[in-house]
Amino acid sequence: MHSSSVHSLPANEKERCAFLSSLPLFRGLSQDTLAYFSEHAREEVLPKGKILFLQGDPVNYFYVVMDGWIKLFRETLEGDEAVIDVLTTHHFFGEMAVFDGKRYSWSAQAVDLSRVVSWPAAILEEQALLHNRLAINILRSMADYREQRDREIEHLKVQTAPQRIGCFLLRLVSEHWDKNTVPTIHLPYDKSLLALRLGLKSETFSRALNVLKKETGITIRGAAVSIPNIDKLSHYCCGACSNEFPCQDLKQSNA
Amino acid sequence: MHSSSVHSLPANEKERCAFLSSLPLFRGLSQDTLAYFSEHAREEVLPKGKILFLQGDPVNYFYVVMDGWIKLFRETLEGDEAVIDVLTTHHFFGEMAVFDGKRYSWSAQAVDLSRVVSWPAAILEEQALLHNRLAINILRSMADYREQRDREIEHLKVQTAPQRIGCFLLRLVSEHWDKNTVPTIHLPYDKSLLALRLGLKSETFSRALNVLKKETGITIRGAAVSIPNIDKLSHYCCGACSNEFPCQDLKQSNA
DNA sequence: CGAGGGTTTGAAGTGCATCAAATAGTGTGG
DNA sequence: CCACACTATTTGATGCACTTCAAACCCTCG
Repeated sequence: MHSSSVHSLPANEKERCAFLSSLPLFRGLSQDTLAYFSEHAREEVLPKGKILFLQGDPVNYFYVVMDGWIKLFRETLEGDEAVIDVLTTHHFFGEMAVFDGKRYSWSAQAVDLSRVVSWPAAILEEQALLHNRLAINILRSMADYREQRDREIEHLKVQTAPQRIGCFLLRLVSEHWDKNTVPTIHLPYDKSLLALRLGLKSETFSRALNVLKKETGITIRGAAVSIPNIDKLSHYCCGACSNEFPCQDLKQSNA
Repeated sequence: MHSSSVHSLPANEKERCAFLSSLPLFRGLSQDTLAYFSEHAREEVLPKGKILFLQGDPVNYFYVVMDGWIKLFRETLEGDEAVIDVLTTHHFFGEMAVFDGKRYSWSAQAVDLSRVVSWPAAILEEQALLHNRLAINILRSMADYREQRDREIEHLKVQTAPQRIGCFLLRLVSEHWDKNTVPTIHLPYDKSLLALRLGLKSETFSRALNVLKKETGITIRGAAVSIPNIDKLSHYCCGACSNEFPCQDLKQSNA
């Protein structure tokens, strides 16, 4: 797996402050408020596999991912694991900390060497009550995230396995897109995790990927995927999806 | 279908104000603010099947359901319909109105004779900026809702059709539970819609219900479902779900 | 080189969808 | 209150998608 740019040492105050101010979450806040958050931040470097908390634990902290990948998942009594999402830089979780006494509804684990910042739930709540702008920022981010989740639910309901994979690839493309280069992307984490993320078994994932290759002409070498014909891929995947052609995410990144 | 208590005429100012103040969304707001919302509210009675807006329309209004059932759904190019959720009294939608210029990511339709209140997006945004308490309330409701959605995603990934149905029934039970009576509930809307809501075809739904009868001893007459043995039902459904036994929703209602 | 995890492949099974048709249920006008 | 029309629901037969279990392959890293 390609390494992300995780420093093994926590950032210093200035670095952290710069990172925080780059987040939509903290946009428009006063320097004082930012400094306050930075002071009270707990920064952690997480080794691969590190569990942050388990489903059912009381919500004590609110987290923002700085680097790496954090997996949110639920485990059933029968031992199946449902991966709810896999988050990376700039994503946050635990925002239900604005309730008191609630519990995490999933477990969180570092997929790879990762880095997160966190704050005690009380601080987030206190500051959100104090600074309307912060509350609004959280709200916007959550509304944004909700759209993604709704899309995800649609995908689970109406797309086939190969289509879900293709749709995921298209979303990756849209993030890094440079129109002048051949669209080539790297799968951000293990195929087996990706499979779970998409609600599939890894065997099914593997087979579905083969189907996708045949149908859309993409090629795969390890984690590297190249997409010679984006339109073909979009057409194959998005017909079973309500997003107009090409994909909504793609459109956003073009705008 | 059993009729909900929809009045055919809009409520008067006082009624509406009482309804609004009962919403968690408006909890703790000043009388003035409530009155302001009430004044600017547009109340609509929606005939069965009425489309409120279509996916892709610009977000002009923020809605709260007063009575009835509102279906949020997406349609694929191939004509499949994915029902994202079916909302009822006290639920709200269109809260992405706090962004400007965004578009609805699904369509909304009245399933039955329903009644909704709505406000121009600008009013919601303006008031959320003005009254921190409102922003916090929206935020809390959204965090709450997110938990439901995450659960839903898990269900789609790991539960079988009969288990999903059983889980849905358990949630209904928990809403109306009176420990002293035999747990009997009414399906809130058409079985065919319920099927879509759970990501199934109606034929599959019907068959899955038969399986559930055999496995858990429930009986069904039309829309009436009685559950002689809740534990058996929970056990059958929740083994494939990460919520502890009995179901989290059930626990909440007991607390 | 060899151990161990991640990934792919094969054969067989299960669950859900599809298509087609029967049945139950609901609302209508007579 | 009944008969008809129409819709919702159920049932049957069959097919496809995804899973399961098992084994091979591959890749990395000590």
